[in-house]
Parts: sequence; structure tokens; C-alpha cells
Amino acid sequence: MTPKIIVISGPTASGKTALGVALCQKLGGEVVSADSMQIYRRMDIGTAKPTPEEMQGIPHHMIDVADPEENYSVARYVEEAASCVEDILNRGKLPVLVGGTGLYIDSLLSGRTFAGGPVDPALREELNERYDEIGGRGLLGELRKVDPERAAKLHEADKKRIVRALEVYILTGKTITQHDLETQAIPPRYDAAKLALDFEVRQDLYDRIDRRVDRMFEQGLMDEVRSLLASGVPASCTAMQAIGYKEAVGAVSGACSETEAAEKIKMESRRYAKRQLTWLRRDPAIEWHRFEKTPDLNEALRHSTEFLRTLGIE
RNA sequence: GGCGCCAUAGCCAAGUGGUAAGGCAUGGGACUGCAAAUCCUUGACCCCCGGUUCAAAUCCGGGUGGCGCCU
Repeated sequence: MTPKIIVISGPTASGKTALGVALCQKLGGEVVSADSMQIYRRMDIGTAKPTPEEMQGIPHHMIDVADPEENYSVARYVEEAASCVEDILNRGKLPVLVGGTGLYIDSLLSGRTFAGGPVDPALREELNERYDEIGGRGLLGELRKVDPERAAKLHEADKKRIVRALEVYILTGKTITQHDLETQAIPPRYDAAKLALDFEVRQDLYDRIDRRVDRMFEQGLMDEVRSLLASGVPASCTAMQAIGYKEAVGAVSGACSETEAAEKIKMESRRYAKRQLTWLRRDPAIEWHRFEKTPDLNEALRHSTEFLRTLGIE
């Protein structure tokens, strides 16, 4: 089976956008973003959203598809992104999935479905409260009674996952363990050629991140955040939990200085990059391109096309 | 030059005689409807030399380094 879709991933600030556009130009493709924060409108600077100049006329999908106050989710992403991909394929073009949100990429490619229909906010709230009341050990104990396998994998402090596991069971009568087994059994939705970018030396990536954050402030990150808040976007919503935004909110409110916020953003971005790498590294199918010191787009492009050729894409 | 204070992991920092809390960072890992989120995990023999003691990061002396004050 020939891969029908290309994936370009890597940690933040590794040069995914540029490579994605270059490959699209070369292969007649369109970009489908796989970034959990660039989906929000009016959040441009802090998410390092590609500018029109960077896009170079290549269509970009799954960017600016939601308002910051909306509750977006993987499930919604999979649904919407899949229809973008289908549309691109139907027009005889090549979908190029570009982004750093590993969960979104894997979920889309696998065709994963999520258990239990729409989330029931009341139930989730109830479970969260119960967790606070009886503690992690207590709630994990309750999960153990219905789904011992899942309970064994979760740490008592992992509130989110304990709550979700219980939620799935209550909503569907099926354990999340069983649901996972069922979805794992279905064949992947797309056969993808996966590329990821990284640096030979971690510090080089971190240096890039630092510079990018400085640039965000020069470009007016603070104003962007001020206007989001002024337009009524609550500081508590998911979108505002994004790195860069929650810290800038602190500076806007006077809780810390702008310099302190910048330092915090750099640090959080480094940690995020590390988590992204952890996620990507466990996928043996990924072809890595590691930059020496400075990102060399031509090098990456050559490596990529060579790799794609071996898979029959050119 | 004199007096005083301090010297514990990359940083902050507890510990005043029995063999090194904690926080942050860093590295590693997890991850099936909030994922840029959430969670797990990770290190030092205590500035140097000598002394006291069964036993010193902890007491004494000296050295070095830093900070403050004075002349």
C-alpha cells in the first residue's frame, strides 16, 4: 500500500512549517495543521502561527477554526481534519500533516474513535469533585473495581485519566480498556510517511526556542493577550492555558514582570519540546532529520524527498 | 588594613555531633474527548587543610572565596 499522506512533526521551533510548505510546493500538496493551539483564531503570535508569507500560497487547513473560548478536543479535531484530508485527496492533491501535537496526529492517522459520545460536563464535574473529596487513592480504588487493568496503569495523582476512565464506564457500560482494545483492532485510516525534525544537540533547539520567544515579545505578544482578554476571553479557558499565553496573562495582571514572563515561557517551551520528543521517539516508523547546529532547509528537503522516494512518493 | 557574616547538587535552600529535607531546573518516561494539558521518575558525601571526638556538613584553628560595615 502506498502512503497517501505525509506527516511532518518535531518539537516546537524545529522548522516544521518551512519544510511542510517546501514539500507541498514540490509535490503538489496542501498543509493540514496538527497543532492544538493554532486552531484558535486571534492567537497568532504566541502560537507561532504561519504567516501568509510563510505559507507562500500553499493552502493551510485546520488553522483558525475555533474561537478561543470554545472547548476544542481531539475528537473534534479528528473529525474536522479527516474531512480536510478527504477533500484534498479527492482533488488529487497530497495532504501534508504538519504539527507538533502528537495525540492529534496519531488519532487522525489511526482513525481512532472516542468512547461515550459527547462529554457530559455535569458528570465530569461530579467525578472531579469526587476525586477532590475522597482523594486519588479512593477514586482509583473505585476504578479498580470495574476496570482493574486501567487502574493498574494509572497513578493516583493522575486525576484527568482516572476521571475519564470512570466517565467512559459510566457513560457506556464498557471499560476504557475494552474500548482501547477495540479501537486498536481497527486498521489505520491512513498510511502515512512520517518525518520528524530535531537537532543533533539539544541545546541548539533550546537556543532557537529562546530566540523565538524574544521575537514573540517584539512582535507584540503582550498586546495580543491584552486584546484577547479585553474581548472577553476568560483567562481560565483551554486556549489561554497555552504556553506563552498563561504567562503573559500573569504579566498583564501585574503578577510578574514582562521579563519574568518571557523567562517562564522559554522554560515551559523547552519542557514542552522535551515532551514532544518523548512522544515522537516511541514511533519506530518515523524518519528523523537531525539538524547540525542551524536548520538547513535544503538539507531537510533533500533528505525528506529521498525518504519519500523510497516509499514511492515523488 | 581592621571587624562581622556567609560558603551544602546547575540555582534557591533545610539541617548545629551520629553518617545529607524540600523546591526549581536538567535528563528519562507515560499519554485513546481539556494534550502547548495532565501525570510519573531522576542527582550531592556538604569550599580546602589540620585538629577535637567512637562518630563532624555540623565543634576548634588556619587558608581561600564572597558579602557587609569600619578606617
